[in-house]
Amino acid sequence: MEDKEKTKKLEVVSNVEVVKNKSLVTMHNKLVEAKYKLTKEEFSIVLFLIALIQPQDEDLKEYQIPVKILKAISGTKHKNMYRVVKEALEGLLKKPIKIKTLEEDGKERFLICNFISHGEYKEGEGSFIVGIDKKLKPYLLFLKENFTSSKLKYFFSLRSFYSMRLYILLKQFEKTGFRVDYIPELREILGIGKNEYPRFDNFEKRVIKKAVEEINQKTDLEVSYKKKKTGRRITHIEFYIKVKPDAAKERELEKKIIEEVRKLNQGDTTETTKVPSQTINNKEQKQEKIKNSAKEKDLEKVWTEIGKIRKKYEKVLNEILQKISRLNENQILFLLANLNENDIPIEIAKEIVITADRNKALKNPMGFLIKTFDIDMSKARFKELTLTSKKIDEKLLKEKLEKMMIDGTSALDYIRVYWNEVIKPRYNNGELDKRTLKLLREPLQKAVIDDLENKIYVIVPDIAYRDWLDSEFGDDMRKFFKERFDIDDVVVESL
DNA sequence: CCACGAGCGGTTCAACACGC
DNA sequence: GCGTGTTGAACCGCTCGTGG
Repeated sequence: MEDKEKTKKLEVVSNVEVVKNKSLVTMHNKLVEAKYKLTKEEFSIVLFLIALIQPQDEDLKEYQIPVKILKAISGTKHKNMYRVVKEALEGLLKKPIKIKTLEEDGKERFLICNFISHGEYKEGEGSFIVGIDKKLKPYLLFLKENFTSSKLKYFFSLRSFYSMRLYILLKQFEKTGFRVDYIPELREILGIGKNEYPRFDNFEKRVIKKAVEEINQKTDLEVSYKKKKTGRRITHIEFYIKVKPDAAKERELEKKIIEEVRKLNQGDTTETTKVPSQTINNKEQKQEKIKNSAKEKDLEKVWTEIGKIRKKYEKVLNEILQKISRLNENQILFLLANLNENDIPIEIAKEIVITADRNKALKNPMGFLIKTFDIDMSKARFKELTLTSKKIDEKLLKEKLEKMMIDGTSALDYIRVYWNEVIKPRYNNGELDKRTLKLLREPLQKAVIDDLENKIYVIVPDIAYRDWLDSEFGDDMRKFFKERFDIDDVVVESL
C-alpha cells in the first residue's frame, strides 16, 4: 500500500519533470516584442498556457490548468495556490497587452487585447479552464517564420517578471548574438512606467543587471551588455547573447533525433536536387525534360528550394528592418555617409548582410553589420561631424517633405534627394543636426519594406518556354508557393 | 521577527556647453 | 585655452511594503 503510494507519487513527479523539460513556449516575434506588465504569477500562467498549445492545433482551444501541476512545475512556494491562480487570472483580465502589427502598407498599427479571454473554476476538479484571446491566434499558431521558442523550464527557473521577459527578448536574438535596445522603448516593452526607475542607475541595477545575472545563472543563455551613449545620455543598451555550450550540445542532439525520426517517417528527402548537366538542344527536348521532371515531382523540389531561398532573404530583410528601428543617429549617419549617386544605403547594408550570409564566412551577419558601423565610427570618420546644437530650419524641412510627398517620391529617392539637398551641405559645413537624422529613420524603414514585397521570380530561358511553363504549371506553382510559403506573387520571366 | 525587493534622496564625479 | 555652470551617471544607504 505504502509502496504503491510511493510509486504513484514518483510517477506524478516524473511526469511533471517531463512536462517541464519538454514543454516549449513558442510565440511570434511580434508577441515577444509586445508591451505589457504582469506579475510573475500572471506571466507564469500565460507561459504555461502557451506551452499547452500544440503545433498541430487548428485553433485556439480552452486550456486546462491543473493547479497542482502548475505549482509543481513553476516551483512556487505559495501556500494557497488556488487563490494565487484566481487572482492572477483576474489580473490578466485587467491588464491589456499592446502588440505592434506591421501592415503591408508600412503603417504601424497596434492590437490591444488581453492574454486570456476568460477563466473558469470548477469546484472539486482542482483546475481552472482558461481561454486564450482569439486575436492572438496569428501570434501563436501556424508559425513558420519570425518566431521564438524556448523551454518552459528556463522561464520557471527565473524569479522575477523582468527576468522572464528579458529572457525571451534575448532568446529571440540568440542566433544573431546581438540585440540593441533603445532604452525608452525597452522600458515600454517591459511595462515600466514613467514614474518607475526614472533614474537610469536604478533601472540598470534593479532590472537589467539583476535579470542578466539571473539569466546567466539559470538558463541556456550567456548574456552580457554594454551601455551606449548619445552625447552624454545613455540611450541604448547593446546585449551580447551566446548559447551556453551545454545547451547547444543538448539542442544539437535533439535536432538529430528529430531529423532521424523524420527520415524514418517520410523516407530520406535530404538528397539535393540536381540540375541537369547535359545541354538540351531543342525546345521539344526541353519541354519533354520538364514534363518528365514534373512527373518525378522534381519541380516541387525546385520550388521548395526557391521558396526556402526567398524566405531566407525575407528573413534577412526583416532583421535589417528590425535593426533600423533601433539604429541610433550615428548608425543612420553611417548609412547616409556611404550614400553616393549610384549606391543607396540600404543596398549597402543588404549587400553586407547577404554576402556574409551567402558565404557563411560569418556566423553572425547582423552583429557584423552593426559592428561595421561601430568600427567605422571609431575610425573617427564621424568625429569630424561634431553634432552641434544648432537648430535646423524646420520650415525648409517641412516644405521639402511636403513637396516630396506630393511628388510621390519613393523612399529610396527620398533619401537620396534629402541627402544631397539637405544633409550634404550641412555635412560639408560641419553642421549636422540630430533631429534631421531622426527624420530619416522612417524612410530607411520604408525602403526595406518596399523591398519586402512578396514577389518571387522564376527565370526561364525563353519566352515560348515561359508561356508554356506558365500555362502548364503556373496555377500549381502559385498554389504551391501560397500554401507552402505564404508567398502570393509569383512571376515567371524569360532571360 | 526577518529577508528581500522596490523606490528614492543625497552626494560625488565626469562630461559637456558656454562665455570670455 | 581656461574657468564656471549644468547635466546625468554612479554610488551609498535609507525607508517601506510584502510574505514567510
